[in-house]
Amino acid sequence: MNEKIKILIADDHPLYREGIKQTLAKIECVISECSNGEEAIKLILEQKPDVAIVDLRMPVKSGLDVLSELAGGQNNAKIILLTMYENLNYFYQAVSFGAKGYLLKGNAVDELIPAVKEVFAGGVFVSVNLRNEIDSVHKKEYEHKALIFSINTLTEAEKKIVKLVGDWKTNGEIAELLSISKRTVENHRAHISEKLNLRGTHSLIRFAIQNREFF
Amino acid sequence: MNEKIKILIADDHPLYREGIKQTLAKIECVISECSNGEEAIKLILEQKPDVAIVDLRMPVKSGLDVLSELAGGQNNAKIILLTMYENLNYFYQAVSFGAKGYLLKGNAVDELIPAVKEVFAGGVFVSVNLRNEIDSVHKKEYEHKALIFSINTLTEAEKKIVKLVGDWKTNGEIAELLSISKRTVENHRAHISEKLNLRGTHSLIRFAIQNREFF
DNA sequence: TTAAAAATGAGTAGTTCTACTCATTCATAA
DNA sequence: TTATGAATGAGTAGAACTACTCATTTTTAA
Repeated sequence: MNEKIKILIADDHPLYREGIKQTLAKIECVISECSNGEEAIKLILEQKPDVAIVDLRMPVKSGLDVLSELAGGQNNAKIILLTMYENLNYFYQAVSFGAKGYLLKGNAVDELIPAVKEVFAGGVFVSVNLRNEIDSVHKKEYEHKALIFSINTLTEAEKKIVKLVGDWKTNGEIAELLSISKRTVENHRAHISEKLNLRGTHSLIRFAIQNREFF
Repeated sequence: MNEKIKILIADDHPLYREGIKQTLAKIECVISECSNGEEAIKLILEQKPDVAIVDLRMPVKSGLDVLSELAGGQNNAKIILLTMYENLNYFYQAVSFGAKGYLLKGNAVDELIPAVKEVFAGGVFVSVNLRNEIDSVHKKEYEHKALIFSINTLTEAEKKIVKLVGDWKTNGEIAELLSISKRTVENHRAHISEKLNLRGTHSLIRFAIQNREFF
């Protein structure tokens, strides 16, 4: 990577632009700058920078406006969005508008150069905090779906028993309440534990209490 | 009770005064009325009624104002407060100002005559709903104190074990974590259950989870 | 109508915990 | 200094639950 990267910085805060310039001083680059979204659009079309580092919150036009107005155009500037907050909605919008990078200001010092290099090389870059956030949201969604799925494999009789287990009833009490044999309750519990992939003496009670809402 | 009871009704809502009068028509009484707290004080001092039925919320001066201004005076009017809400703070204030009756409007139709008779005879009267409320609050306070007391009889080693039981650890796991014998953990659990008056296989787990905050 | 799934029940072995009793060591407070 | 409580440990019996296997009857869906 010997050629100088042409970079545009768009941020309404001069001090912040300065910080970005200082950080980028470690790589070979030509930097131009502006302080709002409208200027950013104009300069990206005129100067055709390789990479544009654009603040999400700017006067006149926001970073998302810049992305949406340039989307599908002839320019080939890779746009990196800069923002304060770990709001996934903005991130998803930015991605849908064709952003190549999404940097949290808190991570910017460490990640700015890697991000510029990555998007310049044709890749994408997302701040590690946001990646973790996305992972955890996906994980939670997956776990929730898996939970609902497992619960739906339970039959009505089995669900009844889970409910009573969650009310701290013993097998003997459940048998009495449902007018069935204690052995039948034990068998149901075994089937339930198998379906829910539970093992150990208290795991079903724990499950029943933690997922009380579904029973 | 053959003499006519002299009753003052103080309520800013004429319709409500009418309802009270209709209800009191079943007993021998002489009724006068007014529509705010200031008038009520004046009439109580002038007419010296036996019983004053005073709304808590009134313009100019409230029922509590009436009570506090007459407190310690020479009048011997027994004051019954009328109110909408089961707010115990108002009740306690009213009692401290010397109210002889505290009636909830929801209970008034049934309780008005018993209340008037009771306070006229020198007793006190509190709406049944409020009595229940007070009982339940006292019961909760008592139970809470009893709980704190039992928990404080536990030794440090025992508290540690309750915490781990609440984390769904088995005796074997607890033994390993604390580097003591499984039999010792079992003995501690036995002592704990005795102190807390618990019995049954799951009762300690249940206790530990429900009172997690104390460990 | 027939095959699969669900609900019911039991046998047997093993784990986890309770419910008693008892003993040893240690610190601390009377 | 002695005795009391706290922490540690164990014996034994039984209750509660798991972890398999198996069987019968009923319901449901193909």
